[in-house]
Amino acid sequence: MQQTPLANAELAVMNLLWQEDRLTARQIRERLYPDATKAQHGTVQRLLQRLEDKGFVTRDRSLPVHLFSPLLGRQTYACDQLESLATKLTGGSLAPLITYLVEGEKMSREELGRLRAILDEGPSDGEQA
Amino acid sequence: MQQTPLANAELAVMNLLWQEDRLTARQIRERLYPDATKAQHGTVQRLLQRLEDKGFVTRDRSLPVHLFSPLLGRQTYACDQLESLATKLTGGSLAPLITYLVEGEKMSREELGRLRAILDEGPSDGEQA
DNA sequence: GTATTGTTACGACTAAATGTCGTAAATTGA
DNA sequence: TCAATTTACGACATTTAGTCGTAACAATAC
Repeated sequence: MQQTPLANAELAVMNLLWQEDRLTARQIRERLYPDATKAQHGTVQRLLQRLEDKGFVTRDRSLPVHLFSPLLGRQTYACDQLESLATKLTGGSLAPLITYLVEGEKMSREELGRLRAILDEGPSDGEQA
Repeated sequence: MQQTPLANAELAVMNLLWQEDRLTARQIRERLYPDATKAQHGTVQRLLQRLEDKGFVTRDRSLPVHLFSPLLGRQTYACDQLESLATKLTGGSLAPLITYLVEGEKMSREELGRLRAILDEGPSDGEQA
């Protein structure tokens, strides 16, 4: 349970890794700083290293040019963040958060429908009300 | 849309205000630093002022001893945070976040039930599938 | 073997945010 | 006028994020 929220630049890196999985630092730099011909290598390396320190990313060191991949899936991160939010705002329960969203009419009817579908085919572990 | 996440001490103040509404700085200090007889007055005042600057709190200045109350409800804040999370992680859609939770079996059956109930009596604005 | 190129590792700096304290100014009541 | 309380705010330490620069370290070209 590492609910450290990722900052912008870090999240940008993670979003890339979640998309592609296994990228070199150079590939990440090219996508993050497309125009930059200068030396943002260092910046990206720093970001990657700090993400590694925090346990969000691992690197394959077997090759001279390391391959980076996410240690923590987007889903896991999302859940962690949601739980963290629930802990801080509603004593750990998630239902009130969703209630807020529905009552605040923050969700489109389409999303509501999707949500219902998700709930209906959720993890059916035996008991069926 | 001020999706500035509140920090720990700030959230502690807000949680008090969300609970009681209308508190004096002294009351807040007593709850936040029960043992402290020293001068954490300043700390609390600072927190309150910064929360005011950020638009989370307003104060009634008509009396010499100000009364503080939340400008932003817990619900609103929760929704903002959820939306911010969705924006950062799932292109703004909330359904995937809930999907993660359900698939990850992060919600108790009880919560799932509550959620379903919430959805069923949600804002029915005419159309009925 | 040496030079060149590209990568890694990491120190260092800036800027912002947070939590903390101290204190001056203002207000109240005795 | 004096003491007590509160407000207002400057200041500081700490942390974190983002950035850059550079030394050390491969690998390949010559």
